[in-house]
Amino acid sequence: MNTAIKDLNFNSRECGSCPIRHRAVCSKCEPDELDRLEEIKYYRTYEAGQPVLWAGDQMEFVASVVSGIATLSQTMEDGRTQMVGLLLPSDFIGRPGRDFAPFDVVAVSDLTVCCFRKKPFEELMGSTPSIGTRLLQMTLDELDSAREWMLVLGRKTAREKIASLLAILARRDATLNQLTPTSGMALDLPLTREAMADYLGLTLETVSRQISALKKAGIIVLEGKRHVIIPDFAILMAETGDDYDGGLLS
Amino acid sequence: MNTAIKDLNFNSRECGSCPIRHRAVCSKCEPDELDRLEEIKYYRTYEAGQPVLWAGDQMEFVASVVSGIATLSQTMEDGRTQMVGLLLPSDFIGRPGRDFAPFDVVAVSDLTVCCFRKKPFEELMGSTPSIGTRLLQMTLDELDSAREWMLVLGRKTAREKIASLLAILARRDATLNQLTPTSGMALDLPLTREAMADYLGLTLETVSRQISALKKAGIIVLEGKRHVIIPDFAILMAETGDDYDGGLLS
DNA sequence: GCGCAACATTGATCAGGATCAAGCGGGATC
DNA sequence: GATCCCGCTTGATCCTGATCAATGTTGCGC
Repeated sequence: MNTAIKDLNFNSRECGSCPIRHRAVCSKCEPDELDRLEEIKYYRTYEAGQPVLWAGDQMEFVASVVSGIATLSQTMEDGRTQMVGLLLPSDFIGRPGRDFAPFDVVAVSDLTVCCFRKKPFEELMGSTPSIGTRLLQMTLDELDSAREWMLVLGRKTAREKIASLLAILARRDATLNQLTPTSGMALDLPLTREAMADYLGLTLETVSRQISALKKAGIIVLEGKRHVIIPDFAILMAETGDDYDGGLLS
Repeated sequence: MNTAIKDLNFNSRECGSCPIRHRAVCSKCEPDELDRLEEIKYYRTYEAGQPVLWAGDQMEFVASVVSGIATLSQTMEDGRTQMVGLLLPSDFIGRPGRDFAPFDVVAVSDLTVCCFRKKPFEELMGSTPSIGTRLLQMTLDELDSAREWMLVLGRKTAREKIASLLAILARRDATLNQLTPTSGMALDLPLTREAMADYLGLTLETVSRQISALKKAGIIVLEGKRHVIIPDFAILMAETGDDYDGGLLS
């Protein structure tokens, strides 16, 4: 497994100038704690489409996504697959205290991760409360979004699912730039129709049809297959079935 | 909100004899840490059907389920609801560092919880790493099960969903008694057909039909509406669509 | 420029589960 | 004991999204 990985000797990259410094698992570390993390860290890159981990693999390391996007997913014997997480810059991969990966992790774009060998990381976590505290926060946030996603999967119609996904991607795009989503904003879909289907518990045909339907209804404007413009964010939100508060709450 | 709650003065109950002592958020505490927890804890009970928290409520406390069962769920404006968690004894309610409840919590059976006012609990957590560590573990476990549930919601058929729910309940029943699920085991469904439907993203009619179908196929035996006997656990597992390893992995 | 492959769209048909509706069974209340 | 109600079952029909299939589009290697 893990074929064709480039192990880059990027230890020269300093945490101080790291783009995810303020959001990642290390965001609460003091300078001296950061020094110790810096000693055990190393970078890895994966090309789009490459697997990072297979479910059941031994996990040698934990990591933070630095740039690019990865997916977390589960596959049944007969091939049905369900995406269970979308890993964006600053998200954490792996789990202290567990040896085997519970889900598949695949790079969907070119991906750079900041790795820590698991053992030293666990030891450092024992002596550095700020890491554990931050990881707890991040895990609780992910649990909340997983639960919100359960409503999407269990109760929403295909159209609402697509609208929900677009809204989430728009929100994330906006928060990365520290904005709230605005009408007229544009975003590039990071996922293929098939990956969207896996995320939403749909088939790729249904995804395609519903995107076409939203386009026809003027709720979104497509430029090419992947570039989406949202003329009116409130109208998109209305299609998600959620109550919309004007973007005041996250 | 929170009508008709009985605040019991159960502080005399000692942590040492607590039935969830070895699994709850306090399970890693040393005796002196336990003493400090004991000072700030109090018990509350709810009758079956009573709400514990509404989404959006201010959370004054965090708590551990001591006995009984509660559900965590989300409701859309038009009434569609999705259960996003089943809270069993030793499970944790609430979130340090957050003021408002993100989901509804409802007691489905008579329920007793061990509460800690949020502020003192957060302070104690700051000075007692064993609490934070345990909470991180528990949260990571819940995230894993939420993700497994996403596969059930997104990709499984109605029959597989029912079989999955029965298998999970059987497993939990067994682990409470520190056993592995065996053929011939019996369990009492803690949920109504409607609550099962909310958990599975189905209607109650479909739940009823699929339970009847599993009964007709001899995969389960019903005594009354709620008492289920599983003649052959492996056959039930085959109906879930998951690969079954003989119960060797959790 | 051509051919190929990956990704995407669209159409026709099918089926699983939702919806609408009626009735059952058992426990609580009077 | 009669009545009511709640949880549940079962039936008939409908509709959303899956499936099967063909075609369109884009980008890449040669």
